[in-house]
Amino acid sequence: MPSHPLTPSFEPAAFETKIYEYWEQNQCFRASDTNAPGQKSFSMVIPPPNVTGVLHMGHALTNTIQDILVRWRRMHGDNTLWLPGTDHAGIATQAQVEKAIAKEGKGPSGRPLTRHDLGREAFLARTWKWKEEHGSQITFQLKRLGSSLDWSRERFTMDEGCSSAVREVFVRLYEEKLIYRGERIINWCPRCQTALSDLEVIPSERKGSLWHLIYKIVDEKGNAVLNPDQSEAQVVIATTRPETLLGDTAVAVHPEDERYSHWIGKWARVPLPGGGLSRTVPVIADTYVDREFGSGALKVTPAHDFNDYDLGKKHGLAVLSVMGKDGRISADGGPYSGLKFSEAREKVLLDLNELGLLVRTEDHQHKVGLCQRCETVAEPIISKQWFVQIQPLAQPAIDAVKEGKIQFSPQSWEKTYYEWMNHIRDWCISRQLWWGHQIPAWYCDLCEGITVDRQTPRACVHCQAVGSHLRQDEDVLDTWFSSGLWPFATLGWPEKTETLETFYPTSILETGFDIIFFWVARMIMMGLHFMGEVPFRKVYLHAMVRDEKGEKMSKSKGNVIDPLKIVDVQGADPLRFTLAIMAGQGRDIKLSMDRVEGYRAFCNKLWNAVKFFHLQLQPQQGGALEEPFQGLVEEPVEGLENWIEKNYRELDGFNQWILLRLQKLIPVVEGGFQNFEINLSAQALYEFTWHQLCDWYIEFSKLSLKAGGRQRVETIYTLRFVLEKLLRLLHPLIPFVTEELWQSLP
RNA sequence: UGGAGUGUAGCUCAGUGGGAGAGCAUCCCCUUCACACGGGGAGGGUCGUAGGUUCAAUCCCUAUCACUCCAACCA
Repeated sequence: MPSHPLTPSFEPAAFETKIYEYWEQNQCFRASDTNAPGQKSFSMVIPPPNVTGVLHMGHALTNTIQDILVRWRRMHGDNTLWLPGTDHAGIATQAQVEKAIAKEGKGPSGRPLTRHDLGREAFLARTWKWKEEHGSQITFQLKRLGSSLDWSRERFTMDEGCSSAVREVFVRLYEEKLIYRGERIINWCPRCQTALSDLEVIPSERKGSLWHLIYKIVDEKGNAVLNPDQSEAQVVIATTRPETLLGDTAVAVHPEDERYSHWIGKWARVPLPGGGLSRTVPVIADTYVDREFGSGALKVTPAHDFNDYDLGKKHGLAVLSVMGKDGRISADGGPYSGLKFSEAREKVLLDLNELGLLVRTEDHQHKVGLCQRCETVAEPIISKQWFVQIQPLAQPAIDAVKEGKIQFSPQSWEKTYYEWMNHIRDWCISRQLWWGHQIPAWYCDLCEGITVDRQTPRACVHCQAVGSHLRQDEDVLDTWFSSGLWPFATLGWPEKTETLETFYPTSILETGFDIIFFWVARMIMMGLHFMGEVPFRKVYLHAMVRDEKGEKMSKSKGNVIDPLKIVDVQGADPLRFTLAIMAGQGRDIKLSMDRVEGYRAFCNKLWNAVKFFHLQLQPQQGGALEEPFQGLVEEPVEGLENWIEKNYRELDGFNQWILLRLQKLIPVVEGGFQNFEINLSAQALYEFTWHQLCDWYIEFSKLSLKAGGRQRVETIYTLRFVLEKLLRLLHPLIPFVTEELWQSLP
């Protein structure tokens, strides 16, 4: 180990890059495929950032925490693997590339270039190129942060291995009848032109109206039913989406609602002008209807509302689809066909008003689902998609947590997990995108049968038609389908590798609570199903990083703090220490630059403490250590630790004092790392370093050091021992500066 | 609607059944031989509010208020 002089003060820019190179050259982060005798393994997979992404504060936090844990275990001698990689992030990446090509020129139509102008193959080539150019960016940024990832094992969700794992899983689930293709109600983004899973739709409050419409009651022949007073019988129905009445196939009331119960079994006329649109629909009874809300009567549109879909299924109602994928009313919508949904709403209201069928309008707050990506209102429509039948996968995943095979921290998230898992709906996994894993299903143009296979099939499994009759499904899989396999796909599955044997299940998953359902739950389900074992023992969920005012960082608010700028100016260690000490659970992290600067000062303090030690070894300070002992004390030939143990009783009181404090510090720091209370470790180390070591011990030691003789020598040994221990304890938190200081020691 | 979390000094946050803390900010002093990214000192808080348990509560219990987040099928 080289020793070298130190700069006058802590200047991270002078050594951080050099230190990381040193680690890489010495393969410090390489895991071994097999454990040495008696050695334990410790493994984590990185939550793969989007391949086109840029490191933000959330990444900085999760990767700092993970790095702390993995360095800690590595220093304890475990065979540690922290596996790096990136996610292809289907829709996000595709949107970025589409944006880029739109800027580049115009297509034949005179409009900006779209992916359709390029064609699938060229567009994908283009996206791969984009990936090559941008994918390394985040890799580089993780290194700046000091992340001790085993880069020799870097993976990508669309690389050869992950892709074959995806096909393997798809085929097996299909064979087990847990993947099916079906026409069902799904969320559709008219702008992105793709299906979305429930999770990709974000409910959001909108100011809207509640329109009260008249539905006349009729008999089975369509003749008006009269009230006792000879007026025409009717029900008023309140709706927030009047345009959907084009797809109404029933009116529902509560069975015990005295206002309406006598109409059950009769019919209601959907209030629209003639032209075939004015239909009669049955009046049905269901306790689902809330008597208190609106008028207490409900129109049922199975094709365009999830609840209505369920209701329709229960009552065997027709499913009348009136909205298309282009966000417009479909062809059979009479005078409304071709209109956008919003336009159709206006026209329906106008028409009804004219007919005197709109009785009342009131303001109403309600929730609409927005596309997670583009914030367009997502529409429930009927569409043919691929689904995972999730119940059989969910139950074991629930049990695994209940039985404690996986522990969440903070534990309170387990409740939320159960809640979601218990109400889970089948997972729509097909996306109408190009960037992603194309679905390994082929359709036969002769028999229309589906062939699902790991490779391109030679023939249709149903009619044996040759390959040229087969056409692969054009859709790709939801990005989260492949990330769900991440913990075992990256370790070599479906091959039975040593790596998999050694490192699965992984030890800890560290991530944000915002992706418990997207990612964590699916990994648990997939891991249990395909590996027969949980993918990780512990799930650590960290807090959200916010700005100083406690607001969420977002580009639009302009309050984003770029972690890399902090790394450039203050250094990676101060940022890491700040995040670590603020990462207490159950509280959001409000990042303030004052704190970062404070911990930069802390690094400087540590720096100077070591510098102080160096100075003591210089001849002008009263004698170098090379020829110093002259029999004053026994030399530490068997290492400092032994020496301290042997000579502890003989030492000066203040030397004993600092050793005692150090001894008390160690379990606190270890406990913090062990129990995912890293902030406690950081706090204790800060306190010890500054106030005990620097403020008291070093100040006091100056007397002994000046005194010379035995006092001086034993103090140098003690100081060195304490510094070495301290550097090791601090290393997981602030690896760069501790490494630099460690190497400086003679 | 249900669930969770938070509320402690001006700001950001630790913390514990018996003495109320740190960093930053403020004020004063100190360029003393590791460090001015420093040292010494000062001011500043009825630990959200109201009850209860206890010899004793900021910490435990109950209620209440405020803020935040999560889940959700009220058209």
